[in-house]
Amino acid sequence: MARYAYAGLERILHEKARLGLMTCLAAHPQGLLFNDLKDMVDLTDGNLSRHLQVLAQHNLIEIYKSFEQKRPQTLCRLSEEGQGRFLAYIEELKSVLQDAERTAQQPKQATSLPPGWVPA
Amino acid sequence: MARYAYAGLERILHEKARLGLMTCLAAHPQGLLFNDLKDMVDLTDGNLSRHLQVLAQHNLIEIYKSFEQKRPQTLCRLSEEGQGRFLAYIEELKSVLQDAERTAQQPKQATSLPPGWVPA
DNA sequence: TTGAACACTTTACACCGTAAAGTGTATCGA
DNA sequence: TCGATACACTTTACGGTGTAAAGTGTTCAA
Repeated sequence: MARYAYAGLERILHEKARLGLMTCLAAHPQGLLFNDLKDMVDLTDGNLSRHLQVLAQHNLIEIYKSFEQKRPQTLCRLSEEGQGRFLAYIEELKSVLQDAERTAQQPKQATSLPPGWVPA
Repeated sequence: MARYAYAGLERILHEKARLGLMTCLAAHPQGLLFNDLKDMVDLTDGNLSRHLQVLAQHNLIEIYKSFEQKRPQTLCRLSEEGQGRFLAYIEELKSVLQDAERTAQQPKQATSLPPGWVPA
């Protein structure tokens, strides 16, 4: 029952932009600057800002500020909780992929339908 | 540049409920009935109905109707386009997973920050 | 001191996932 | 035969959210 419900794909992480952000941050444990992130995930400033806010509010990332050469700088990195939740998410993704792979082995479907069925 | 943008994760497919539906349908090429689908993806009636509508509008699935024992029945299955798009989506998912896996090899991050950085 | 560049934040809107209510037929009990 | 219940969905309404566009505040160059 509910074999394909994938409850582990939590909303906050299962979102193209944020999934990219988290993956990127996971690959850079030392943290990344706002602009580096922006380039790597290809988001607009506002977009990135909002998503970082959301991730931080949910304790998935930590945001730090400083001044380098008189300009504000923002550094982001995964929180410990973020690492854990991301890993759990990724595990669920794996099972989606496994379920999807199973398909390749299936025989090619017949194009005809049993009689009595009509297109909606 | 934009290494983590994952443009292949198209919105219509990258959605928990619909991802489940598509994976489920991909594993059952002969098609599935409304209620069977409902159980397998654990959606409410209305929810399932809307998502099927969306998928059908985008030519990802085909919907057929019939009467079995005087009751209406709905049969869904992947369209050929749906199979293709789903496969492409799955390929992109794979690269997300690969990028995410790379992380496990990273050394555990230091908990301390370079001086000058303060929590936002 | 005016204008452009930086480094973000805030706002506004349109879209969308979901719960709840609704539709239409069939069957059953009184 | 009349109402109630079950079935198989569909439609509606709303709250939440992703995104583009506009805004903020500082710094630097001319």
